[in-house]
Amino acid sequence: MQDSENAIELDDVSQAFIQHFGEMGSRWGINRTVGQMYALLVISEQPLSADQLAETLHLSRSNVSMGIKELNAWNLLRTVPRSGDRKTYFTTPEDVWEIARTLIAEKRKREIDPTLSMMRNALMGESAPGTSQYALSRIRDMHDLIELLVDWSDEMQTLQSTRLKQLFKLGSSVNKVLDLTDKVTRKK
Amino acid sequence: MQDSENAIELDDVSQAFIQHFGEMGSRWGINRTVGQMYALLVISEQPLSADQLAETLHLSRSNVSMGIKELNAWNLLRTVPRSGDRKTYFTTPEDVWEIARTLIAEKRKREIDPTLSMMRNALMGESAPGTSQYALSRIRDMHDLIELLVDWSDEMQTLQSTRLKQLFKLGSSVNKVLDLTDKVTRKK
DNA sequence: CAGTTATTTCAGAAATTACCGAAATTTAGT
DNA sequence: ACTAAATTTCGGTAATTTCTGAAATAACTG
Repeated sequence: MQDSENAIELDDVSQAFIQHFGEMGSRWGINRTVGQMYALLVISEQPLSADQLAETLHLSRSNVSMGIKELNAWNLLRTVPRSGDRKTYFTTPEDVWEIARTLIAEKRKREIDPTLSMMRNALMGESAPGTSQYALSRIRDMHDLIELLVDWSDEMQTLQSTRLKQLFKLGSSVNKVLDLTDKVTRKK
Repeated sequence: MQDSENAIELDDVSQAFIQHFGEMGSRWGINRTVGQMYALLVISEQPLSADQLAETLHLSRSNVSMGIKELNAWNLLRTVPRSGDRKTYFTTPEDVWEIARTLIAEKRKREIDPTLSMMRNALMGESAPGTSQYALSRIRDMHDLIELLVDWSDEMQTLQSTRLKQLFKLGSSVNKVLDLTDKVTRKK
């Protein structure tokens, strides 16, 4: 069995998990193989080499190289050196909250910030005479909403994982705090 | 000018806005034309017909039909009847918070829920003997994290737009509330 | 219900994206 | 520096997605 010298044995659950991430990949804006690669790395206790990824998932070595490049661009990998071995081995952060944080930061950079700055430009420049005031007002609405969410998300990024967990568990109980704030600061 | 009988005149800012949404479309998981269509509808004061969309954006009528179908599937459109006119006219909700809410709900349905239920399955079934315990623990971590976020998001969905705005403006001041909660409920 | 107008469906063309193998480059050990 | 192992780059093909025009269907009018 020449082929499986590097391949990892996968139980059914792991298999399903990887397969699912592959299929969802397109909806998440990553491609199938990158999704599978990351899924495998997430559930693998040991760090894996590019060869292991390729053979386990039946991908070409070059495709795996591309995938690693992509995942690295997203800051989603950790590389683990192994003494007496020239290969590089990859893992994911062990704290899933860290992964989530990274994902949010990177998604924001790619998918939100450009739009935000485009809108800012539209609003800042003294718009030429013919510019639709209605369009500008809609753009302002969108801009302000997104900016609010982004700023909030920034503040959340600074919190500890445990703190975040706490906060999210509070859920709509926070509403009560707002009630209070509301009463105290009510104008009139 | 046979062509422009339905086309809408667009100033530079509007043009740029639409163009940008087209380009970002792919990153957002929608295609260029659907992105442009929605952008145009967002900044158009009047509701627009499918023909107006097609001619303004230089798309085929059939493509616009597909796009409308898609946007409808996302619950992002309002149709406006016009007396004495058989065409249907489309707009977007005026409250951008409502749009955001819808977007979040639909993204969740398509991109999160399937994964959540896949993971739930993996965790529920008495997993076959050979199943990696490590894999299961990672899946549980991911599942719990995502479930927490989703539950929280559900609660947020029920709040009024003004309330939400308030909450997000609070930002990390909420942290102070947590400090308090922390001190009060601290287990010895 | 015959004639229009509006809308949708669908097969295939066009464009984009994903993937592979071969060649090139980099890295590390001797 | 030389060699061999590891990794990356790149041209081209395969697969997928987007978009169109033609035809079908539906909705309305007189």
